[in-house]
Amino acid sequence: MPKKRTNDTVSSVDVARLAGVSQAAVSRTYTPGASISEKMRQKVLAAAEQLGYQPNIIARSLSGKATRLIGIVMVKIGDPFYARILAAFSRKLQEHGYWSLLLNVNDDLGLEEALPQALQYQVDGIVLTSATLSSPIAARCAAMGVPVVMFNRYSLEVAVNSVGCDHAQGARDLADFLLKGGHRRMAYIAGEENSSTNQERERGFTEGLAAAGQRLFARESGDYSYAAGFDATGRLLARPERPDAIFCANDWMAIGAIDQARQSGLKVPEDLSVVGFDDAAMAAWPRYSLTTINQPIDKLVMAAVEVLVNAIESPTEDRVIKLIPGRLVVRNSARLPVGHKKSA
Amino acid sequence: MPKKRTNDTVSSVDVARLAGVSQAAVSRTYTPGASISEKMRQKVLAAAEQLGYQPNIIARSLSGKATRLIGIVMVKIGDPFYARILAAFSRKLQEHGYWSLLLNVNDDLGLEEALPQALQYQVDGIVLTSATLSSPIAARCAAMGVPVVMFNRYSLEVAVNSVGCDHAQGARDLADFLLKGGHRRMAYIAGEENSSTNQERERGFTEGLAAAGQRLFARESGDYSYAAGFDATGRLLARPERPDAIFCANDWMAIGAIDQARQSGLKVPEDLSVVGFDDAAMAAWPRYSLTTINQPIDKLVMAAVEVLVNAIESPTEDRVIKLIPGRLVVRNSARLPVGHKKSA
DNA sequence: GTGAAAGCGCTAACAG
DNA sequence: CTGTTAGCGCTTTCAC
Repeated sequence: MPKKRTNDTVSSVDVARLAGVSQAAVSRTYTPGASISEKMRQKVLAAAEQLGYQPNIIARSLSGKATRLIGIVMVKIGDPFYARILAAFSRKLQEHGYWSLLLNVNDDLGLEEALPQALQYQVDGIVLTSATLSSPIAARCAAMGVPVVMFNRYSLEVAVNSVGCDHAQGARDLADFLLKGGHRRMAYIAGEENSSTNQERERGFTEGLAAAGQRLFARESGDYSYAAGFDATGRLLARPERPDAIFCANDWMAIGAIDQARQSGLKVPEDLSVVGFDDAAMAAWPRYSLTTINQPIDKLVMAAVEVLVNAIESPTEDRVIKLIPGRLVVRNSARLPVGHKKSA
Repeated sequence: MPKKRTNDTVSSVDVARLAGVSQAAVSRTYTPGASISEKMRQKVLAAAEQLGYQPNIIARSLSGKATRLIGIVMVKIGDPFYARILAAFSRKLQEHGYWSLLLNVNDDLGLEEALPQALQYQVDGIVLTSATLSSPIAARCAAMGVPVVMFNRYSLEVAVNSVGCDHAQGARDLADFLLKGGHRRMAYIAGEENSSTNQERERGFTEGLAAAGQRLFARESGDYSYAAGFDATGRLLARPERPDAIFCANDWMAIGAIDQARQSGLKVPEDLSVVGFDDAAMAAWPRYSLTTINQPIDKLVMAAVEVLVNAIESPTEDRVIKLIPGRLVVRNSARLPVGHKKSA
């Protein structure tokens, strides 16, 4: 039986009594714009201090104010890359005076039940990471006037804000880079097939090849994990004719690919070029020195938070979709185009 | 000017009106133990469905009920290891019907201001990860009747629950293992010097050595990062006499140490044994195959959540401190004791 | 069982 | 400026 909180909670009434003023005065003391004399303010503050009073945000929000709570819906919080995103979000939101209500979701099914929960907490806004919103749910958010921003996901059908990296463009840049490097047999190792991120990256890559009259030489499927990259590369290398370059849907798989290649006696990039996507921390390690696309997490998150905060603080019907370019980071896991000068 | 939420929020009154019953009836419908006829229940549910009604938890909590919100205070959310901990906490808490309010803190200073914020949200409990609570703050929590559990931190002075891995014991096991392996010149690469985790691990290790009449051969300092492990090992290897085993305060540094050793032309473990702590994901990679202590994250988190939930739901003055043993995971980065049989 | 009514702690008109 | 007075949406006696 969840006992009631040890009731000695001190409320504004207690403070008012001690200070010998009205309860409203206490409220005004904690309301930025309110008109109250400095003298009274001090009296209240003194009493509050003495009692250890803290305004109750919950009660405040009940009377029509914002909760300053943002629901962050996320899958795979434990994944290092997602963790960086989450860290950036919570920090950035805190800077704007918002707090994060974390919803750890397993799959798109979990989402459908998590979101109503968040809504129950009267969140002022919702960040959706790596999950796609269904129309009916989006409609409910809209009905409650709760702005939503999707991160690294887009949906043309559902009217919802979104901010993300331009995966297709990044993949196209990678294709160009490999083409210029003289590669002719390009393979792609896919991430989870139905993730939009994977689809965008593959689309961009094949488009890039197509622009030069080329096609994918081979294709394998993985699940974004190191092991998947390792194994898929094993299959690729077992072919009668080997690819001369592999684009992995993310860095983890690319790192697995490099390890596999080396274990198979191949030199990277002399015998095989490998490129990834994300620019995870490990991509910069000397051992891998992975050529990849940097997803500017801070920039992405900042943009997403700005979109959301803006939607909260000055509501509008307009919907914004923001695509932010990634940056090609040239390291040593892929053969360089002749005459290529690496930037610092 | 934070506009008021588009007011069309549907409340229990609306539902009551539609259903033609009293507002109290709809409240009872959503109160598990309440006495209400099945017939009325259905009427209410139907009306609620039609209106898209969801009880407002905020309002409910105002009238003396729990918020079912747990404040999770964390530093370095972006660190892969902490990310796993956070993921485990949010999942486990959700299983118990609690939600996580994430407080991203920079240092112990940030803590002091973050906690009052959490308290404003009337959290039912607080999880403190990798941060130590000061007495005054702990007192405030206690005054508000908000239970706290510290994770992987202990403090004898401050009366607060805590759950964590038995770092000292783990380190002692490591020392024993290395001693049995015939090592005689043991070095320690410290993590952040003032982190209690680091202190415990060092203490355990030196105690383990002392029990066999040995002392630390060398000591370097790092900050838990790959680079720090790499560099510190460089310094260690530059000595006139090299250590024959290195215990790094965590796995990341151990991995850096291995890379450094190899780059210096040493074989691991033939020329140098390296052991770490945590059992991070990468420790299992064939390239490193790191002998380390597994921190049973799920078990630790489960225990912490249980302690907290218990403290919330059946308040007591008792304070519990739980130390959970880590498990020695023998891989190939350290020379084995003669006759040692590896378990699967 | 069910409804009426009194708060929970705070904000926001509204009069002085 | 300051105090008074309604609520915000919900739970909970208390009668019926």
